[in-house]
Amino acid sequence: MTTTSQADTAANADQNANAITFDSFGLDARILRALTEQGYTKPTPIQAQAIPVVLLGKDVMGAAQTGTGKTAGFALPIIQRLLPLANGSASPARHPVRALMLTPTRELADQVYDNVARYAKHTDLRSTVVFGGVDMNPQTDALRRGVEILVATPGRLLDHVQQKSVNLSQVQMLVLDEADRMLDMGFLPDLQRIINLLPAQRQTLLFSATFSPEIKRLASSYLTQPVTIEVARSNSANENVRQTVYQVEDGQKQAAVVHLLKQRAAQGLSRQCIVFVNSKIGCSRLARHLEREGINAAAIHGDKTQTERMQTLEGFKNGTIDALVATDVAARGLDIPDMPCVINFDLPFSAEDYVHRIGRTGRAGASGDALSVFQPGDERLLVDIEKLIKRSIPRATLDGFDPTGERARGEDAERRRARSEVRRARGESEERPRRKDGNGSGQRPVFRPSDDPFFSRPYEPSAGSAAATPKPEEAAIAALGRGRTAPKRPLAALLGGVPRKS
DNA sequence: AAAAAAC
Repeated sequence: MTTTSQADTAANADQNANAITFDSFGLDARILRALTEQGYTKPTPIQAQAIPVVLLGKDVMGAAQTGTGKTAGFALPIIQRLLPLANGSASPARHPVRALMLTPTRELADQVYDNVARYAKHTDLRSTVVFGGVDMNPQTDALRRGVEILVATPGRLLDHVQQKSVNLSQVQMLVLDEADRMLDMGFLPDLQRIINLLPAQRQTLLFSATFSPEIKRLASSYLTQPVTIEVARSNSANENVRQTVYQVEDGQKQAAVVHLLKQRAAQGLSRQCIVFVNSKIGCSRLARHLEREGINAAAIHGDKTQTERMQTLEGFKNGTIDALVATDVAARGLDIPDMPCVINFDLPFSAEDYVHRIGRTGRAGASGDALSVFQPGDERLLVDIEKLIKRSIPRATLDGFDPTGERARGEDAERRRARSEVRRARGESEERPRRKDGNGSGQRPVFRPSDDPFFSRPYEPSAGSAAATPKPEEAAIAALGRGRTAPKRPLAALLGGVPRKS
């Protein structure tokens, strides 16, 4: 295919954008070297649009879904613009921050920072990240030593501001990443407080999945003659994603998800999958169920400690975990490249969240599967989704799905749980020396029915992450008992399972 | 109806 087609369509513009390379932006050799090492040569459409504009110092209003390469789109030109500060002429530690990047979630902050650090690797620019849920002291130390680029979630940043461990009076560039999400989460007052600490003379980049009236109001308050950059049409699901819904009877969703996962494995498709669940409790429960079915699964949600959340993500990225069972903490922002498959165990309450969830797959031209299971009562949610994406999602049946055995067991969850405890104890005692705590080496046990050829890959926890995962009882307590709003429950209730609501 | 985020 050539790029000299006559039709001057948007798709064509994207193609032309893809035809150029990073060299053509005039980026510094140190940045290009880092990009080459990462294996990046061609900018994505949003990078091709954003980089020149940011380099010119203009404000940007960017509509970009996750997975479009948005982070590099702002990080690369920001690094380039800050380069004169590097090379020994770094700013004094008293008021060093020159670029501030704000994100709604801790994971996103960490990932943006990770990207920045990689792109700036061969420069003298210093960067760090601050977010809540972890010890403040190491963050304070890093801030005191001085950084040019700071990535942060709003709450913890204000904490540091209050403690006077950071001075924002020299910030020249501000990035509001996933701004719609930040507004959704009630960060507006925090954002206003932070922005009021910054010089009025600065460059501001705002990225958002949608341009809602609230976002437009935010932009008109804090941006100056912004250049609008839009890549994917907002509210429209990616064309490369094959969406399918499966209607199942009440109480069969768990079995259906197990079936889908095993079927994919049987077909030789990648096992890596994010499974979305609406509630934190349901999230932990489904992860436990998948593990009992021999699937390497782990839950990630807001009641997990920050350490657990990071370990889980790390395990997912290095392949120790196949199924990441997540609440909407993972719907936006989490930078997990090339997800082959997303499954909705619950249809999301809001149709917009559906778009964000399935936006985890089919990125940058790759294809992906977005599968959803739903029960008859969820029909209305599905209608809302189809209305938003302006498309009907094909219904399909689960090939060879026999829910009866699974459902029969489902009706006796207590007994099933007890049986799995016994199975676990036996499995552990055969393979690993048992300690007094009855949990072998302390590693998270994974059940792998030997008669199931699809799940016969050996379980190899990585030294630093999965091996440090707490035993399931502790995880269950952490999942249910932590957090400001989590109900306090007696230990027996936690270990025996939480009674289903309503 | 839920989740997320500062202590």
